[in-house]
Amino acid sequence: MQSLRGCYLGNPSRGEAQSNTAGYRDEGKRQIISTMETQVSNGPSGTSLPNGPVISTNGSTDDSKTNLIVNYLPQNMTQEEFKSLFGSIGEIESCKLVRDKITGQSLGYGFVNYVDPNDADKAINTLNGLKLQTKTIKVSYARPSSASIRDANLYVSGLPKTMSQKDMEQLFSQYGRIITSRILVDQVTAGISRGVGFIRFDKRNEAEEAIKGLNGQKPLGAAEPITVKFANNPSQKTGQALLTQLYQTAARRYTGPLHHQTQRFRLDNLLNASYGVKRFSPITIDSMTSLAGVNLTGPTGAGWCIFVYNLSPEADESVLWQLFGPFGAVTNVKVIRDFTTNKCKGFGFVTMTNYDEAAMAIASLNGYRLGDRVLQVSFKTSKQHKA
DNA sequence: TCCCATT
Repeated sequence: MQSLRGCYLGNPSRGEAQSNTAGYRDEGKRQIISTMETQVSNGPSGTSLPNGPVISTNGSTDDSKTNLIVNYLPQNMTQEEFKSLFGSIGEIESCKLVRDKITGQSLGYGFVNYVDPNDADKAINTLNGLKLQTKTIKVSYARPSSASIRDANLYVSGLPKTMSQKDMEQLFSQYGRIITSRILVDQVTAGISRGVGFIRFDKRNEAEEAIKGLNGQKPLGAAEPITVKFANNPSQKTGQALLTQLYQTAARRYTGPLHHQTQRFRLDNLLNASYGVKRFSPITIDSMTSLAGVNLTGPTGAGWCIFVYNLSPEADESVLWQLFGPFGAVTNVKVIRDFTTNKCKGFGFVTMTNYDEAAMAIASLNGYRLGDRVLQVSFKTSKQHKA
């Protein structure tokens, strides 16, 4: 096991941008320190079989003894690394690193379903608590998936600074089963509570009851009332948040030595555009997008046609809208699909009205990593001119 | 005034 950990931690293939991808959410001086978790008995229930999937009476497979959820994965861990780490325990039936549907960024958690329940147990015993980068991963049995366990996370503010995580749990536990809790602490003052925290209940209705019962209430002896509300849902990002994320990812690609003047141009233009500080001429854009020798289809009434390559078979129009929309006026998107399978053939087209916005989108999204794919984005070239 | 827990 030690060799496994060493192997993963020292894996040179992940050297790329480690310092930058440690997690932009951890930026700034404040950070979570209090990571103590309530280890709830997420554990499987029902009849135990020595091997293989358990088949319940209704015919569906019961994976409660084989399926694990893994939390607090480092932001930069890939699906392959995830599989490799958990595959070292035993044969995996399936596994999935959960990623943002639009940006492909890891959401920091994933699922591993083993063939053998014994391996699931072994994975919990050997990998739970493993430190990877700045994270301490949590490995536990996954609860059966259902709508009732979603959006059960609460954001609590106005907590007395003296209130500990345990105190907070005690306060909330009357409303239901707590899955996780944490109190945010200020790092610069060596872990003083910031008076805000999170409580995740097993069920959304438990969280609702806790809001009813505790929002606006003063905890025993506290001077101020606390605020209890549903936490922001990280998977439902606003357009602005998506933009910010895109810029941060784009900026990451330019943080190396800037021997190329063109890279500096691109980043500057990117940042200026995001705040509407200035417009720039097509000449500047042309000089930075290395389009030498290529004919563009031009603004033939409809606008500027952009070729997007290396989309996944599952890609749909909404992905293109959401990727390109933040950069300006998009009039049309199209995913090219296979006639029989109806799956995306790996490319699509986007039409944008304004040249500078199209060029900005290309400069930002070309080379952008969408999940495990790297997009190629360029102005559509005229076929007639080829060869 | 916000940590990546449900595929």
